[in-house]
Order: sequence, then structure tokens, then C-alpha cells
Amino acid sequence: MPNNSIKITEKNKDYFDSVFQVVRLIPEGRATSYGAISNCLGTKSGARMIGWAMNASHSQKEYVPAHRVVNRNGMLTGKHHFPSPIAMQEALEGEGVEIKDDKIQNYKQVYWDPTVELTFD
DNA sequence: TGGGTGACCATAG
DNA sequence: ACTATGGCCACCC
Repeated sequence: MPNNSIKITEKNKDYFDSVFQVVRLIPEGRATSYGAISNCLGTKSGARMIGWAMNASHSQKEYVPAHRVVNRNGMLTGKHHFPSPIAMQEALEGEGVEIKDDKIQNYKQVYWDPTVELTFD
């Protein structure tokens, strides 16, 4: 067991849970950005933390579609953190997302803004 | 205690 | 349009 693996602790549990919760709401064939999720949770969280949280998404029991989270450029910056470098692209293409050079082509159409699409009760 | 790091983002030149 | 820089927040050594 490598000691550099991300561990879910009492401290970050709620934070991770919030992130995963939003990510799971991303519809098929759509994608959003780290910053959008950060903004959804409150700008304070910081966009970089989202990616860090995603690193722990693999250990979650509930499925987390981490492949639907890209950077603001629509680029698949996190693909190297998947089991396979091509896993992220394959998953997106399987949902009908067009990708070229590790970048979503029709990102404008695919983009899903949680702050807009989500309604808070 | 403090400094380094990260699947990022916005701004300035 | 592209590069450089700072900010962001939680974690690790």
C-alpha cells in the first residue's frame, strides 16, 4: 500500500462527498470543468482541490464519472490519472463526445454548468 | 511551523 | 494569440 495514496478521512469526507455528488449529476454525453464545480460548491473551495478530490474518486463505492470532468479548455488533463491513459477518452467517446488531441471538440454543446442546470431547494 | 505540490483559473503584458 | 505570474485551499513531509 503506497503511502502517497489519497485517504478519505473524517476531515475531508464531507468535502469529497460534495464533489462526488455534483459529478454524479453530470448527464451522459456532457462534461463540466473543475472550476464550475468549485464555483458550485462556493469559490472558496478552489478549482485545484476538485482535481485532488477526483484522485480519490476511484476508491468510492458509488460510481463517479470522473471522465466527464475536464479543465476549462475542454482538455482531458486528467487522463493520466485513470487506470488507462485512454480510458477517459474512450468513455467520453462512448457517450457521443467528439474528442481530438485529448480535447473536446464541441465543448460548447457538451459543457454542463452545475450552477445553471442545478436547482437548489 | 513552514514550505512544496496539485486532474485549475483569471489576469496582465 | 501566447507566456508569465499569482491566487486558490487542503494535504503531505
